[in-house]
Amino acid sequence: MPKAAKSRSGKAEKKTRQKKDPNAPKRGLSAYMFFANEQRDNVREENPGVSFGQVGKILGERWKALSDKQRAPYEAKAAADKKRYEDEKQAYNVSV
DNA sequence: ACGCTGATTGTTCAT
DNA sequence: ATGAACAATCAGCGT
Repeated sequence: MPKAAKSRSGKAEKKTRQKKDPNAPKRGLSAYMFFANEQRDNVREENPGVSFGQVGKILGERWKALSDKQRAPYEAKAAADKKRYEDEKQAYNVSV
């Protein structure tokens, strides 16, 4: 492990951040995004009727509930996605 | 050299 | 269309 920095570095509130770069090389998704993509239907299946208030939180709990290797596939996608972002970021630097 | 912050990503649900 | 919890991210920048 690199360094345990702080819980969640920055980010105080959250309101549709805006971009500041010219080509804004968005970034890659996050392991949670991939995990949610698969779990969303699964979790909602096991928790029918639960509103975002529950599903949303439950989803987060389950996410970490998975074994490190279980989230591995999601992390793998996150990493692969990051590469995708790497490409746009590259074009962004060349664009400038 | 070093650390930080900000921006972003996608889900669900409601309004 | 958007926001809000939920989590990860991680790249660029400044001092």
